[in-house]
Amino acid sequence: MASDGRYHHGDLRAALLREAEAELEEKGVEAFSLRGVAKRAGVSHAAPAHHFGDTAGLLTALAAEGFARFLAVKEARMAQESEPRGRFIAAGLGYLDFALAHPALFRLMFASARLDWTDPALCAAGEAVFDLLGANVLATRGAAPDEDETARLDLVAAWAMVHGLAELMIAGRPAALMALRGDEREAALRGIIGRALPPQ
Amino acid sequence: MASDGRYHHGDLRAALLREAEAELEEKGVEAFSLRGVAKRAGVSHAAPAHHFGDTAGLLTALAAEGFARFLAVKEARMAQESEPRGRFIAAGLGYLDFALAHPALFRLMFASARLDWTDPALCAAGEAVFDLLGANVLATRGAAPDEDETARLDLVAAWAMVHGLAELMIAGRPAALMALRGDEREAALRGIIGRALPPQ
DNA sequence: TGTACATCAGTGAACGCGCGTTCACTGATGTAC
DNA sequence: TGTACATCAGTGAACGCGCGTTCACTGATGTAC
Repeated sequence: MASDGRYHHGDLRAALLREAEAELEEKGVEAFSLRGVAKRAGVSHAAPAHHFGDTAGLLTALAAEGFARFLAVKEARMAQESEPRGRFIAAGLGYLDFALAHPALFRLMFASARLDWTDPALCAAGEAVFDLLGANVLATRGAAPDEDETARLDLVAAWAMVHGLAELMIAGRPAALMALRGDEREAALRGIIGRALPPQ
Repeated sequence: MASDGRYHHGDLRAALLREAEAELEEKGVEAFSLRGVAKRAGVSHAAPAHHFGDTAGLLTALAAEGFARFLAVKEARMAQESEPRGRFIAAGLGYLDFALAHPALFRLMFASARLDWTDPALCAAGEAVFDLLGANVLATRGAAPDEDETARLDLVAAWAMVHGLAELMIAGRPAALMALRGDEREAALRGIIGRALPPQ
């Protein structure tokens, strides 16, 4: 019986995804459990199987949804800028916004062995993110062709820089950067992310 | 009874650390268990408690040892170079060597909630690593003072770049980079790490 | 050199717990006629 | 409009498992005299 007294939940699938994220952020991937998610959703612990099969299925669906939201956050930030360089930095700031707002989900997406990468939805969602990244870097260079080795290394360097910043900040490092708030922090981040681009 | 027939093990503490690392790399932090480690060491499952207290204690000791080895790998690479820039890049290559050789240990050290950071040994080992990093970056700038804001951002940028590269490569990304082998890969990595430094 | 004794390191049985999975079930929903 | 029936979604009891922790124990080691 659903918590509101109805037998059928209505939209249990969406509710499970919502509660799975809460469980993930609260307990970490290490302690994530299907039973915990069912309990949060006020549903019997066997119910999730109808929608996601098993734990990997639920986490995979959650990660796919996470990539879509990740992309949306980056695009929202980018929409406020028009120049390639500004858009690139905005995308990086969006990357960090998302990682810091949803650290456990971020790590699930990028560093978990519990995802099923053969899942087409997850694959597609992930690739959309990587495509945007590449497009941004190429835009800052003025449409350099794919086979341009320098542009390829630029791309990797830029991605690594922003990704590493996200990982370190989730871990509370470096302390000096984490001590900054609001505008001061954003200014520092802009300065750091800008270093991933060729000089203007 | 130890596996060789003796009742006392001799150096169970070291053996447990060794087997803990094997367990960690094989199962991942998520599935790491004290009983699994004891079994690998051929010892009863209550034995580890005598040396490490609980799981967190064992993982914390393992991470502290990991930081020491991490530092050693970086220093070994750096010893082959004399110029600040070359030494910086060597340190970055050592960072990646270690991360790719011991991915699960690396993630335990930098991204696990299961460590006890109040442990003095772990704290000291971690700080030694961060100190080396800072010294390297400052050296490439010719002993810039600590309060130099630009040098501080350089430091964060360089660390984030190398750290992000390590995280991404552990996850098998980017595919184009992971497809390179040996010298080709090292050349690409040198090119990427060099971007974290101010132009020569 | 030998004995007595304290301390230490590891044993193995027992405990309670939360987990994922299975399964027969039942209430709700939707469709065919 | 009403009835019959198939399908779907969620239940709850049961299972076996591996986990961390506890505890009385015992074999090994080292030290005092």
